[in-house]
Amino acid sequence: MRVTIKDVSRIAGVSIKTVSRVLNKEKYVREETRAKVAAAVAELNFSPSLAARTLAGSRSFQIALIYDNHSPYYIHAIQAGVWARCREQGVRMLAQPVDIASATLAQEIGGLIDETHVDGVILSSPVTDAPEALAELERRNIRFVRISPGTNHAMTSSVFMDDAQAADDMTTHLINQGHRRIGFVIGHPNHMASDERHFGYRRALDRAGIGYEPSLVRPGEFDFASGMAAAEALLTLPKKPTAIFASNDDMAAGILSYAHHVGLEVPRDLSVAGFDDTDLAQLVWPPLTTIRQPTRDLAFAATGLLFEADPVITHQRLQHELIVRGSTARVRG
Amino acid sequence: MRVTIKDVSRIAGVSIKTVSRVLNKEKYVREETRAKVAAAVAELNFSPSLAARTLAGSRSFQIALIYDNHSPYYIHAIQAGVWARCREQGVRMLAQPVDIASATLAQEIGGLIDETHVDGVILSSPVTDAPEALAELERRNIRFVRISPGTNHAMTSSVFMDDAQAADDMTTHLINQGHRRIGFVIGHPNHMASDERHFGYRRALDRAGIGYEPSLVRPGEFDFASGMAAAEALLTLPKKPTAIFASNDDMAAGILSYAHHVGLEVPRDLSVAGFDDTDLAQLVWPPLTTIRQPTRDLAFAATGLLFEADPVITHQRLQHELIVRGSTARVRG
DNA sequence: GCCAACTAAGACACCGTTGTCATAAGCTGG
DNA sequence: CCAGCTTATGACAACGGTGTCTTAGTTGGC
Repeated sequence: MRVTIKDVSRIAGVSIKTVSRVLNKEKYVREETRAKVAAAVAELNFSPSLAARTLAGSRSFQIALIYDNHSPYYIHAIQAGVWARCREQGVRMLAQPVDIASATLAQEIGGLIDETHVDGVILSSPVTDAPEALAELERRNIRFVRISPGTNHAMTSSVFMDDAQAADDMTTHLINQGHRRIGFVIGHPNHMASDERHFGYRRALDRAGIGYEPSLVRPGEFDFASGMAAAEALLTLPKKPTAIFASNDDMAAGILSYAHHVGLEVPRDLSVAGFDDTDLAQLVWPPLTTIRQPTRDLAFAATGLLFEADPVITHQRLQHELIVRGSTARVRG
Repeated sequence: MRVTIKDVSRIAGVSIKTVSRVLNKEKYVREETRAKVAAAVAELNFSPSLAARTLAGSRSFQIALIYDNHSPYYIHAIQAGVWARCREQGVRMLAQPVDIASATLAQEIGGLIDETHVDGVILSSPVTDAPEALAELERRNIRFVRISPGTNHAMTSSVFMDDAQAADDMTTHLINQGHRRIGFVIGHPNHMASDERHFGYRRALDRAGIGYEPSLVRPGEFDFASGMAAAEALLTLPKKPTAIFASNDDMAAGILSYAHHVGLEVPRDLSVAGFDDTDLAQLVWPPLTTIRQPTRDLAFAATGLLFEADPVITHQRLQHELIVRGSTARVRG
């Protein structure tokens, strides 16, 4: 039925071990033999059984991507990046959504590893900072790389961007446009990046000599609804802000909607800024001024670190970019 | 190192075969024995190796989801549905993005099947209608179910919604609001659903005695940019439409943007309708009147059909729903 | 009271690869 | 010219489960 290494070895006139050597690009195979085997592989259209390789060998040619993120755009970009790098390496990606609040989180991750023998794991935020998940991975002594972790930076290799600096850049941009009362919507408390962005906002105000006013800062949960709610709270203040900076694009979209709803024109009456530069940023009106987070590249780089031969702990910082679109403008008057 | 079935059998005081029987819920195991084994499994926190089960047995406990769709919302919903059903079944999902235009499509799918021994495959549109993909799956005699296929309905089990009826419903809704000049933006030509929706639009006009006017119908590609381009074409016509119905939400968002751009107020000056009811529909202003496509449920149901014991070809139609929001209104005057 | 059928459990080969070890030929240097 | 390396290849066990066959005890029907 199935084409196996035995069939290949018979056609090529060598032992199965030699076929295995060619498949794994090992040394000590004559060029002529290699060619014979390659020809047989091509003729039979042979693909080795991952199950058998996993069982017999010490690698499974599979890695897992673990995430708990409800932004379709974000996980789409993450998956795309991991997948692209895996493809280059000839490794399969297992996408594993989890619930970091679940009591069985560690068990689920442990089960995944035992069942699939994955060679490594990519953790995306906020799983990057779930202690049970980290402990389980450490316990199993498996290699893993984190994308945008917020804690324990020394623990593992990771890739990230400078969230604080990015938020600082955006805030400074608004200040440079003459804004003095700048509202801020914090991200989901689960995500460490939320703190960083909040900090960057504050640092920029500080440097400009603008006082930090707690009433201008509202909590959010990275979703549309909480953006809308924050907008309502901020825009019914006695002294309204002239600009609102949200910690992600979904919340910024919520702010835009609320503004439309109450008849404010953006950016004439209110400047709105987002963060992430997901597709959404260009699908709303006006298109959002935002920070381009290199999500796909982060995922790609993280996966690359996982495949590094030498398991040295490495940290890679990728550049963000301030993208100015139509949702922000100079303050009026 | 790894906990194996042997460890479990030793602790439980039975043979490995008996452990295997308990794991697979087979008959002919005394309740008392079953309990002993279950206790040992729990004590050791044992998860059986998928690789070994795959190699020795006739099932791999894995299925593949193959897609080529660039809408993050859509694939997010599809993945969520397939994943949820797999989880119930204790089966792993392999997400496999492909390029249906690629010359190596069949080879990639064949390789996937050979390598992973997947028990079945879920195809999502437009891979559902890629002849090379279908031929390859047939050739390997593997079970597969299609989500919203456009062709060869008799070939496999499938789940789908009535795209034509849904488009008819939306068009009728607009007609009932007094619109007579209704623009239409067709979907991506790769997707069979595009034709169906186009047909439904035409059927509704017909029934209402409104002539089909080709100049009111523009091609699109299911993305924001093509929606914007179509809007420009339609709204610079000598006799403008009073409503535009786009074949998906992304394109409808493009129409909204163009309308904002040229100072048209929606829905006062123009009604806009979308299709799919992705999250996006509620993130734009005004929120879109659209058709709720039960994407996640389609995926969930499709996966259920794959697990059906009896491989009878089944077709399941799921209900759509007309969602009326702020982007449509009675025609003025 | 005996044979057939059912229940319960184990022995053992096998799935398709890789790891380890053995072997043989070719080369190098003293 | 031979010891000792490097190169090239194969034999065989092992990975961790499941499928098949066998055995033995228990029921049940006549």
